[in-house]
Amino acid sequence: MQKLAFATWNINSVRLRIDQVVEFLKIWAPDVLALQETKCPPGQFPTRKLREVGYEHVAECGQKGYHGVAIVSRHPLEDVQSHNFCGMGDARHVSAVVRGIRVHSLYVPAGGELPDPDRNPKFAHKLAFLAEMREWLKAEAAAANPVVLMGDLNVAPYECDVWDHRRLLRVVTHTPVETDALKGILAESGMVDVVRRHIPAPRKIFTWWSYRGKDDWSRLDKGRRLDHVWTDPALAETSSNVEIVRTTRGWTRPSDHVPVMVRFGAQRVPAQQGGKNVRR
DNA sequence: ATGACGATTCAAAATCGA
Repeated sequence: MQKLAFATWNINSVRLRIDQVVEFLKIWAPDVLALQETKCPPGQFPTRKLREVGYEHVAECGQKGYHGVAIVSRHPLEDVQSHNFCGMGDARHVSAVVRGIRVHSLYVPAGGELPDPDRNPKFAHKLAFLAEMREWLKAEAAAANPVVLMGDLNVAPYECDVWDHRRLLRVVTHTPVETDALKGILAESGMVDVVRRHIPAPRKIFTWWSYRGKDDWSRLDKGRRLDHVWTDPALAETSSNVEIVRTTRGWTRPSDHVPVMVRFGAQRVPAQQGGKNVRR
């Protein structure tokens, strides 16, 4: 099993924060970085600064102003695809094959303020997106193996994915209709929530802290886990560790999300997959 | 209940984020 490290980060404008992306790549050195909210029209991606630090390959799906996703890689990217969820053409997905692994970068709609699909079209869109994602990912997981899905899924599925479960039950990202949908998508796909494989419940994990809390985000720690890494079960077995890179939230003019990183190619290989030295 | 902050956009106030 080859050693590989994958990371995902909602960067909230890749052009504004390209120096932070470069700093992250230099220090943490993942093989592949999935980005969301690039807010970058096609052709304006800051590829030069990425190339200078060894990341020569970029698959992007962007538009002006909003959303936008990308995959940045040290290794060649093959068979780039983009699924047009809900037929909206709003640049929320890109995927490519890296070293034989199908890698997805996905940005699920935020869903607006009011968790009522009849009165809030944005929430209706989010639910429709999640419904489409269920069938789409089931097919993707069956068709491509190995496979990694990374991104800002804008849902904190478990109680330990938010700072206060009871207070957030009626807040978009943690309402039961959303958390049930995301758990259903994961189960139906047969994929594994790799971060929770290494940091099981009830340990709290957050990847996002609101901009509206001023300078006390770390002390108050009112966060949510919105950013996820899922893989097929066999690849998950080879994951050696995960890292929530909280450090970047303390940088000057940070994104409100932090990177989530997973390392594969482990020390721990299950005996039944161990090859010629395995006794049966 | 409200607003707190931050990025983007035919450039001032609106929209989006979550």
